[in-house]
Amino acid sequence: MKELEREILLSFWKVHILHHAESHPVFGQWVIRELRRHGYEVSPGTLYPLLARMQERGWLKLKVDASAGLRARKEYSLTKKGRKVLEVLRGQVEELYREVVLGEEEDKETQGTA
Amino acid sequence: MKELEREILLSFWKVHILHHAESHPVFGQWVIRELRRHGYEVSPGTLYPLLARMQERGWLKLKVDASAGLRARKEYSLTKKGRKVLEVLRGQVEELYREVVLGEEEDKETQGTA
DNA sequence: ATTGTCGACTACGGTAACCGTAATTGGAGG
DNA sequence: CCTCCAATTACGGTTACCGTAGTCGACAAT
Repeated sequence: MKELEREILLSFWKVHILHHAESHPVFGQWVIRELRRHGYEVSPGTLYPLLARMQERGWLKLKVDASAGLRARKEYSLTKKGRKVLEVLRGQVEELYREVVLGEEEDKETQGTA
Repeated sequence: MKELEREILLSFWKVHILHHAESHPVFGQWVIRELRRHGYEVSPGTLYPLLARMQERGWLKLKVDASAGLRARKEYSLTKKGRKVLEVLRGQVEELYREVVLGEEEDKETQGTA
């Protein structure tokens, strides 16, 4: 199911990351361990750029434990902007859950193929 | 919120697509209209390769309305393999919903930074 | 002081996905 | 014919993803 992870599940994990970053700082190795604990492998080459990107976008803010060297742990926590993003995501997750898992229909207008 | 759509929401739509393809065939323009109806724009350059990819992976099967030309509508419906993928996704969506929206904690072991 | 190991991040080169815009095709109306 | 409309295709540029190998500092053992 490697394709599935890349195509879709990785995005789910991104939501998890933001969610966790809301309550406590997260860092690369922690995420990697966390996912492994759930049976998934994500490589550094995927994860670190991902965290950096979220920081660039202003969703996460970085705090390096100063007094440690160049390879020191980088801790990311949610910014105000990140919180807004997370709000939107929560709404979307709920919508997805209702429709795809519970099977609730939305309004339905343009329904069907014909 | 363009970044958010590309980074995360597109994957949610992929799940929607599989879900819909379970109950009736879907095709490119329909998906585009459906998403627009919900306030999102996805361009052909993104969507068509995406559907083709899902077909290559065996999640969707294609049926073109024969007797129509080269640009005829391409209808995709869920395969058996696609149904399995969708099952996995439903589980993951539920998990995501429980944790991120409802705030339920999983086991928690490796919790925290310290 | 030297060596070893471990926890973390960095570098990097190749592949795949995403994006918008423009082009193409066939059918239906006028 | 000519035009318009519904659909898909083509394509070139940008961004994301991947695995593997490299680097650096701290700490322990000898």
